[in-house]
Amino acid sequence: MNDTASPLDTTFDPAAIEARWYAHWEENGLFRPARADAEPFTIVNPPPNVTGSLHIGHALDNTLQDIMVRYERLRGKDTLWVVGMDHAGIATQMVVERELEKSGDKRTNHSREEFIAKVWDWKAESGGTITRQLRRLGCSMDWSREQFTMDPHFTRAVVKVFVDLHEKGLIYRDKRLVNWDPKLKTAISDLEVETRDVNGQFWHFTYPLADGSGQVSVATTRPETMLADMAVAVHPDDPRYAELLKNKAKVRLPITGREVPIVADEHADPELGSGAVKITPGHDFNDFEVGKRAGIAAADMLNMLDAEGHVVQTADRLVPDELIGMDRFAARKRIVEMMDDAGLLERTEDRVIATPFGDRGGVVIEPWLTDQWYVDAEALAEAPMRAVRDGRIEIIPKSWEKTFFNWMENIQPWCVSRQLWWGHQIPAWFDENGNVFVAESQAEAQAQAGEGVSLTQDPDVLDTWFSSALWPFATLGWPDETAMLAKHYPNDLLISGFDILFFWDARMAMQGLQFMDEVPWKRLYLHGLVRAADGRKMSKSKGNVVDPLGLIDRFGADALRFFMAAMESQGRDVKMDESRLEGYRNFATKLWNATRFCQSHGIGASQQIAAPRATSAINRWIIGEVVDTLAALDAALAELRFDAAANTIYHFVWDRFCDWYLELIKPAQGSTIDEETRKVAGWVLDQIYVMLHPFMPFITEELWSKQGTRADYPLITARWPEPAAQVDAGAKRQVDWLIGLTGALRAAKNELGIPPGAKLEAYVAAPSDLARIIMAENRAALERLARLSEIHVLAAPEGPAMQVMAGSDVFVIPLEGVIDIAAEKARLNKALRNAEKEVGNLAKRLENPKFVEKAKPEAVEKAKADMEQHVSEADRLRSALARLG
RNA sequence: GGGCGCGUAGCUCAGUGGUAGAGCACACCCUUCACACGGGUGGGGUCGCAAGUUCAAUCCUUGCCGCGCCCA
Repeated sequence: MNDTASPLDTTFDPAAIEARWYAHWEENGLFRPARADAEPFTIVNPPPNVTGSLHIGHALDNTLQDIMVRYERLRGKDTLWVVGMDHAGIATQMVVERELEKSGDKRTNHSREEFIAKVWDWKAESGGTITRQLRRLGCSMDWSREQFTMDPHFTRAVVKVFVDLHEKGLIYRDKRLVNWDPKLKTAISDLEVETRDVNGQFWHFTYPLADGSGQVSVATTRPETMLADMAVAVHPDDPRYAELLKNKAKVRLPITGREVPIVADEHADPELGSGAVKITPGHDFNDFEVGKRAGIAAADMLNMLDAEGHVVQTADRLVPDELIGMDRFAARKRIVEMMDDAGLLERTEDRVIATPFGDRGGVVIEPWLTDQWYVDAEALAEAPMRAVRDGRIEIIPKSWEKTFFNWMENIQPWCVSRQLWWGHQIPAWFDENGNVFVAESQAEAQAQAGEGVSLTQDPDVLDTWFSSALWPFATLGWPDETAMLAKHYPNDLLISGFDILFFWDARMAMQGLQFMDEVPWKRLYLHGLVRAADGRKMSKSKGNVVDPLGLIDRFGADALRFFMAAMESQGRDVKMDESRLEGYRNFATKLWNATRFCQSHGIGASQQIAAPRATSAINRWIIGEVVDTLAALDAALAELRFDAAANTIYHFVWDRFCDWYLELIKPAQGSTIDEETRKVAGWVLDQIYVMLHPFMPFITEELWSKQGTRADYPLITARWPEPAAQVDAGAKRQVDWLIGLTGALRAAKNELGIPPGAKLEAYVAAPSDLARIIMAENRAALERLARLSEIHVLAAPEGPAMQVMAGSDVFVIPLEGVIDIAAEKARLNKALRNAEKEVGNLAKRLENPKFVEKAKPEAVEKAKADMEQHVSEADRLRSALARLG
């Protein structure tokens, strides 16, 4: 063991290591080392919900971010990973209201101030579970500046944005239909509505004409809305209704007796049912437009529901008393009965109806006519679209660009007011006449309104996404012009699930460009969902949710992280697969044991960044392998190919370093490893720890520290490899030959039933130069790995023998009495058939004049070289067979 | 209806215009002093189907089939 190294436990116990190292990093400020002069690298974390806890999707998202942050930190950048939570207006208010319900209390028993105080109490006590859980995953965020969207500085930013947008006319108040959640009693944005197919009915009703001269048929899936019908629409070209249109016929609505016009509108589809549709402008998005075209002002549209979806009297007071106060679904049933009783129900069809549900409250959404604040999203969308088009924002994978543009080009006004108490109260004040004054403070609003005018602040709050859209700059101090902001905006990268592309990513792009005049981030990486093992979406109701913390307990955080990285290929969902997770835990254990082996042979911490000078082929070879691995790893991470990056380091560690290098340097019993090799091996191990650290931070930091001191130099802030060495082609040829020979011998023994451990004597009549060098310089390796006790440079004696090939060399191994000649012949024949098949394929290709003429010269050259190789291989096999008689 | 994606070994997934790989699983061998969460050696694929482009297609194009997601 090296002087400063400390011995490792024989077993690898992730839990103990994880807790210890995370605390060490955080307490010592290592997530954000002081690097004032270094190039910045900035990521903002999608702020999880303050009510949330870590689910498997967070594990994926944050692992990918941590990989990039740790990578760039190791590369010496001034990395900043902004972390925090959003206040989750609806979710949080629901949680606290549910708490109150437990003691028979409710929100409205309290003043707004009291309730909000209770929310803050709740946050202090139970909020932010997720921040502790992110630590278990190993995420190296800057906790010292943890953010919250309701922090005073953040609130200031939100208010300023609202006021500025209002001044520019990009926020306005409008009366129109909103998606109303009757359970939560608030407006929600169209993105928060989930359309689901449900089984329902299509009712066909008779509407009599007002003059008694006839009737029209209308069909509806929502009969109750007839209480607020204001017209019947038909297609202008529908011949069935030309006469009625010409006569300006009216319909007398059943139940209310309201007289409403028949209007011509393209919205009415002649192919559908009777071709006539009832129009309820106050309760249906399409009908709203029809109503407006028919000259009905929004303010005059009839409303028949209250905030909870109960029937209320319409402005014309025509709704029968018996229906007032009824729930909307009860009213539906009752109205169908009433129509049936009146003989006006023609028929009922079963039908699948696309029905809107609130994604939070889970109840059917009601289009409802209200006054709300809207953001002119169309205007704000222009700059982001330009930024993506000209490459200032790169969306990865690129396939998402189309989706992004499609949404941006068809964007609707964004309803940002919410009828809640928890959130940023809208900075707008009304006087007694309903005039509105928007200002950053009540005093300024008062100044606008004039002395003595009595003002009341709008009770509504802003959509949570309105504030989280400011995350890339408000977390850095905006609206103040801070040094942080100057250095870290634009951010370098945003990593998010594609599911919040519209909710959050697009809105950040809008606000970032609007207020900072620069893109919020240069690259936007979108990953997929983590799905259950059966490929279905994880959901609480299906009961197939996998808890990432449970996976960390069972396999270790490093294994979970590595799994996430290895499975993250751009554009595909990650399917949960515990056997892979187990495999990556095994990988961690493998590295642990490899380090134990090294320690037991005096291999410890390296003190140099550049590769040690090496003379032996094996050492020169492994240094070259590090160089190759590093290049592949850098290339993969540059393109955010997390899977390729993870596989690169995995295969280097296991297949190259453990399986071959360590085996090649194993000393004979009783002897020791030479100094050059110890130095090289220690250096390679260090490079492994560094390269693997972004993926598996805990075990690598532990091993790094146990390997010895490097002048108080923790791995998390170590330096990314700079081997300052090159691949040594000669050394590579030698080791590849050795590996080839060893493999060939093992395979032959296995097939012939010779014990793998058997030491054999070989004859090689005319060794190649390569073989001569290796026989001279790597005798020990030949003996240990190839298990050749003696190699005679002589023609083999007559008699039964096994024959193996390595490169162009043929080793003849006499096995008098041991070998089954028939089996050996079969083995050689099989190899010969393979070689001949290759020769045949290549010959066919090379004989085709079109191939030689048109194919790329490299392809032809390669075919010729392959041909030559397979021909000589076949020759050797034929002579080997001949030797056996 | 529009858009996007997927279909490669038993399973989970990479991949490339020059005849296909990994992990797990499977079979056989190895209780070798880092590791059985290990070592070694194997078996296993008409790359969803069909047509086209090409000297050459698993890869590019089109159509079809199946699955999933988003939007209307």
